[in-house]
Amino acid sequence: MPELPEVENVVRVLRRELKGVRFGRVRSARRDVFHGDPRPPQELLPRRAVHSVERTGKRIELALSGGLRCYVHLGMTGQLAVFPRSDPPAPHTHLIVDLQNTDAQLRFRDVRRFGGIWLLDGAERHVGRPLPVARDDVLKIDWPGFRRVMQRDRQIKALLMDQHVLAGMGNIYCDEALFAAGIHPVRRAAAIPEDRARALHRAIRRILNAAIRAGGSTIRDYLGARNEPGRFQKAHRVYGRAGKPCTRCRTPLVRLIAAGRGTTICPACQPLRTGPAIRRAKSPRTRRSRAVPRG
DNA sequence: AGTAAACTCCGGAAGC
DNA sequence: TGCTTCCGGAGTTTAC
Repeated sequence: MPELPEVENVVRVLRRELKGVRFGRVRSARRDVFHGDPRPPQELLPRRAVHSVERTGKRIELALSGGLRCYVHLGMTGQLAVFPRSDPPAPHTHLIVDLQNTDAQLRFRDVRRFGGIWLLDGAERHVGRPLPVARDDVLKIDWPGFRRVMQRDRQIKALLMDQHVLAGMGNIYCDEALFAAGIHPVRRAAAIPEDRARALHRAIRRILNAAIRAGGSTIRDYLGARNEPGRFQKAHRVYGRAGKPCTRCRTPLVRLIAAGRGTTICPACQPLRTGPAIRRAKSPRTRRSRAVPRG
């Protein structure tokens, strides 16, 4: 599923393929994918040039000529990519935009339709769903900013995943970062010692940047803007590995629900109670501690 | 007021 | 083969 690294890869490809390009004919089958301006995309998009392609959190932001802004959220199964016109559109393709002076098309496809497209040109009446918030991008926030976020009396996982607080953290990279920093997902953020919060801030940036370089993670659906899967799923240490041994201490990983989401942790490396500092096991065969799923 | 949990959307996958 | 259940990003609603 597309999270920040996957969206960043899509944006990098689209930036090169779309910048300066002008939209031609537009086709869209269903209206409920479009929000914001009540006018249909067939009316709003043709003849617009793409000025820029940016990202905030998991949100793609296209600035178009004439002051129209186009935001795309991929939700869980969304894909935004350029295809040759000769490629038959895959099922659940909701928008096809011809690119002028090329044989290519920009297409938006979204099987489950948790994603959407927002067309906004300022003062128009807003229809459909509200634009998903995207405040401070988690990859761009500095330590003082992150430290302020951590003052809240909330479960750390719920806090990190709250797009009103930090934009860009999703389930996969949240679990990976919490594991890397040795923090249990339901610990209260404000109670986490400062050195560990700092380790978390570093882990988040390190993991997200590594995932971007690896082209993101493909679990089931995600394909990049060149229609290729990511490779970072091979580097996952907890996500999707419940029951398998921890890569650090060999304790079986445990699945639980945190922040309403399926969550995988190492119960030994991510203790709920404040304990002695976690030290990295030198040999991958330390004693196994309890692997009791907590209730 | 701030937090948390349940519910909504949807369709594919997995399980019975 | 054909049900039912589960899952989740993010908004909304409801309840502490």
